[in-house]
Amino acid sequence: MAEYKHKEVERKWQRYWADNKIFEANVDHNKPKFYVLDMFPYPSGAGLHVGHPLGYIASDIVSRFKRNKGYNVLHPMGFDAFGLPAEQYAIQTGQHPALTTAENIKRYKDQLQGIGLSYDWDKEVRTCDPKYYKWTQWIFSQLFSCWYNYDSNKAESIETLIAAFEKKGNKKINAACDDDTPIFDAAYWNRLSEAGKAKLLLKYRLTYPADALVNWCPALGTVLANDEVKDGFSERGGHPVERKKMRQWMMRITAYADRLVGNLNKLDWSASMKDMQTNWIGKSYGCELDFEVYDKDIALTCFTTRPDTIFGVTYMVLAPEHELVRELTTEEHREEVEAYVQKAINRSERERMSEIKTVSGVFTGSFVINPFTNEKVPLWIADYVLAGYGTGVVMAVPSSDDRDFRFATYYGLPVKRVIAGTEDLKDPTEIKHGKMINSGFITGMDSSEAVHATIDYAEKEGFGTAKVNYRIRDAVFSRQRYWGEPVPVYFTEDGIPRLLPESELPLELPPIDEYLPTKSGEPPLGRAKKWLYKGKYAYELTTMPGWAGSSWYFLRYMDASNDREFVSKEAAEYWNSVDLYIGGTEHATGHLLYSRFWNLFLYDRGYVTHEEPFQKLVNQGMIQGRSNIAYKLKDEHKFISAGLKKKYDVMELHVDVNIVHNDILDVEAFKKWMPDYKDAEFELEDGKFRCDFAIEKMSKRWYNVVNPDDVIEKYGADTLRMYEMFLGPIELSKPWNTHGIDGVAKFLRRLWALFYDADGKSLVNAGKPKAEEYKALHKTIQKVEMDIENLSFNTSVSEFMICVNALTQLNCHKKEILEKLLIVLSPFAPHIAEELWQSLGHEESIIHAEYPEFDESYIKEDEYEFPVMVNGKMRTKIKFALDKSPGEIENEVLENDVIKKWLDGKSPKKVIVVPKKIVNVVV
RNA sequence: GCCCAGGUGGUGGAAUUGGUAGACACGCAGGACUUAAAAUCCUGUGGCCGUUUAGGCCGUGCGGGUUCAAGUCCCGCCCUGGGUACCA
Repeated sequence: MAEYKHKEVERKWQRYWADNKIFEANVDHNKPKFYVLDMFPYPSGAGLHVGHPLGYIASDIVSRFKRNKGYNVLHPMGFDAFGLPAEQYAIQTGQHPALTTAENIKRYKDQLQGIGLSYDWDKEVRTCDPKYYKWTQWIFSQLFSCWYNYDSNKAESIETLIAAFEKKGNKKINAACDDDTPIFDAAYWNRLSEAGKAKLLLKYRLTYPADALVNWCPALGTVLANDEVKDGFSERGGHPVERKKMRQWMMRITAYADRLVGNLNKLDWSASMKDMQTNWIGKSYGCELDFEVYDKDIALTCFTTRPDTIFGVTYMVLAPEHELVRELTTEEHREEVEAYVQKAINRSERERMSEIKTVSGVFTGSFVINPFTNEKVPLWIADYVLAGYGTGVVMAVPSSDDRDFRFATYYGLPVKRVIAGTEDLKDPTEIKHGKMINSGFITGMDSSEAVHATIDYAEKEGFGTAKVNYRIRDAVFSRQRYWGEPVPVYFTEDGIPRLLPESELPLELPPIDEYLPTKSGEPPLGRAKKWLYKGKYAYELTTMPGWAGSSWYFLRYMDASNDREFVSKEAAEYWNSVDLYIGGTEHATGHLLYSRFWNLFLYDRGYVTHEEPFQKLVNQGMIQGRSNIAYKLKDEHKFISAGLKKKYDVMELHVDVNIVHNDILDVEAFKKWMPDYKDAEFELEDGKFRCDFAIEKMSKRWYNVVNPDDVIEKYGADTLRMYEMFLGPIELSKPWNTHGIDGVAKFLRRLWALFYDADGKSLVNAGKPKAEEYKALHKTIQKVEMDIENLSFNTSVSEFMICVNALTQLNCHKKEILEKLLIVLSPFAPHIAEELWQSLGHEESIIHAEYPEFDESYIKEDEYEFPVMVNGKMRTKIKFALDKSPGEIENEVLENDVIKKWLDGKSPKKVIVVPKKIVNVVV
């Protein structure tokens, strides 16, 4: 081939890889395994843009590198195919979401293959495929059939719980269960009807139905999980979200809260990712304290992390939703309290957001007694106390809590200072820890010491216990939508949910006529005709949320076509956990938490061999759009080049970035793109029309979407791959711009030119390489290998450029050098590497080539040029043989003319010689 | 408010973790080839002073500090991005 034709080369090798199943990976005990995973995409109608492949290319480089290193690499791809957009489209057009989804997947696959990603497509999964969701339903069934035992600290079969109830009741059972679970003995249990037992067991199951306060999104007609709501609006579509109580399936993730936090330190994840999960789970240590209500036979239990400030309590607060509000309100305050509670409950999430920091509350008329002081303090109701956290009751210490302080100041409640140093402060909450004052028996202690002392005291006296609290709530698992996995549950006459037997799985989605809720407000599945279990029992009508299918797909890849198990024991054992997982940070508190939860559960049940699914996690940054802006005179069809805009009164106009190159507008293309302006005038500078730019989200609206297909068409997939890596560190968010892409394209042409001259004649010869040639090669081998281990691909691309430039300068066309260089380069630019590899006479794919070993002896220097400094300022450079001793170097430096001049006759105080680094002479 | 991450030329970004700041690339300027353009190749390119040369001074958000030596470590600020928010 005379010149490098990327289209031909790339098409040829992509076909070769697919036809020969080059990337197929199956259990092979003779080879070490390596599992590289990408977060699988939701196939949207818009197709991939140039930002998506960033992570895919990085993981592909690692996969290909590891293959050359002799690993058996599992590198799969699939599609998170259930979801809202396809359903919304179905509502508008009537087209079944399965069709839309299949079309979108086809497009995605074509695009992914065009980038030359080395996936084993035989392992592809689609979450909407019944063969796949059969096992999603199966995992749901397993969760339904288990409870969480805090004593053994793992999930156990519900049978063990039933056996325990039959013998001893639930008193001694330390289980994760609903807060309102009654305490009973064996006799009570054994007397219960079958339905009564079933009902009670629901309080223990790891997935269970409950009336939960949920995020209801009227526009989408469904509930959303906490992580799907951003600032009171739905993450998808940006519709307002309100709080509503509804019957929902829940997942008892709180049972795993402690292990989900604890295991984080075993993982190789970024600190910020771990922080996000830690904060989301929100583990806090403290205690529960009982406060007797004055004149009533009721005690209120509050949770606090600061029992040391107990002597500073001046009032107590109840959440408006608290169940005892009515009972604890005195007659004279009833009207006021009820009005306040009504208002607080009806307020939407968004109103609460906007009113944050405004103080509001109301006095109940009741008093409680501080168990430490026997003091009588007033009981208030205020919406700054959340019903869902702790016990919904707070002991208020205005002197050390900002909110309590604001509230007390506003309502004229007393402030009692209990920490030394706060006495003279206007705002005592500025100091939160220190020596205790005015605090009975803990006076003089340090606050951390006092925490323990008060808890000990409360436990001894029987009005308190140490307690760990979590911010995380059980996850809502129901969606009032059609396009999701049906929940494998039916209801018997008594209204109790029963599990569908495993032999009935998958429970497939029934066809429906319209993808909307029924007239009576039931989810779309309510429209399915004759959709009943055994012809009479109603199925659950909600479907599973998007995260159901994505919480275990990484396990399915290991054994994707197994129809007897979700993954075989052998495959699960062999592939173990994911060695490298690449994806965006947006999944920190959703997907990555739920997956860890399900994986832990499956581990407890013995189905997988590892506690944590993702050993190493890397978050690729987002690629933002780089919009181009042209300036136009306000009332004329005249455009002004950016440099001249100051002279005129101009308006901004977004122009399609695909007709702008390096900020220079292609005027002819513009006229075609915007026919309205085909006769417009253009005022140029230096014969060019320059645009300004702005960094914005990549979106059709700003005409800044760059499609990888277009880049591949123009430059080729290898250039796209290398350029995306060259753009900067993988974790960094950066705007897409093509400013430097010519540099990468040029590099590939130079590489080609090492193999072929302009007429297509091979230049490669079998000569013995010179020392410098070896040096250039081995420096690259070393650097690139280190870079891939650290995932800093941008510097590798630079290194390749340096190497090829050096070989060009040396006029080196030696087979021995070029061959090895190709292997090192092949993960980055696989198509051209394969082509040139073949041109050297190899018949097997470069995938099977052995990665060249780095040999230090080639890059060893026998002398080193020391920068020599005087008082820390660089003055000259002197070369020394490496075996020179520091003493000899020092003597020679002091003899050097330049240094002598700087010493100016004075003798140095000391001379610092750092081998292979620097010499510093201190005067 | 709290918790992270970051701030280096005209631009994207390097810097072996305390040791020659600005690798590599883009852009720009000049040159070669060409009737011309494209492509390709060569040279220069942080700022200031110095006519040139030699050279010098200043420079990694700002202000201090530690050190023979600081982009890197410590203290105090300022800005940008991400997460989270009445979580007791």
